[in-house]
Amino acid sequence: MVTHQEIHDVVRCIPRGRVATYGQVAELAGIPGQARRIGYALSALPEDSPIPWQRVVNAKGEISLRSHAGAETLQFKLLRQEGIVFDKNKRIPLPRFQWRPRS
DNA sequence: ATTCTGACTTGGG
DNA sequence: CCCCAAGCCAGAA
Repeated sequence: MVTHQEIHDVVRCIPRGRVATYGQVAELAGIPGQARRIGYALSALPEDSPIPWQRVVNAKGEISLRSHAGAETLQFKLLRQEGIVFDKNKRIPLPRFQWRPRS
């Protein structure tokens, strides 16, 4: 069984200035195909968590909507501070910023 | 114990 | 490129 804790451990490995998709995190955590659980695990984190939750985005390179209002804006700011660039449609060019482990 | 709920992905059209 | 249906399961109630 893979718990929230283990998912958090994977997210903690995403380097500054790069992003990972939910599906990617799911694979690295050993639960391919269960992307939804990543979001659920992250939603359990406080905004000031040491876990870099802001580096996880959906497969289109967009910031996913969530229940806690305003958090998307915070995520957008945090990523820009790390040097992530968004295109006109508020999407991150994944080929350029997606994290590639052990590369 | 059982039911309901999600920060999603993927393949097919 | 966009849209849809199906799949997935830990945690909270």
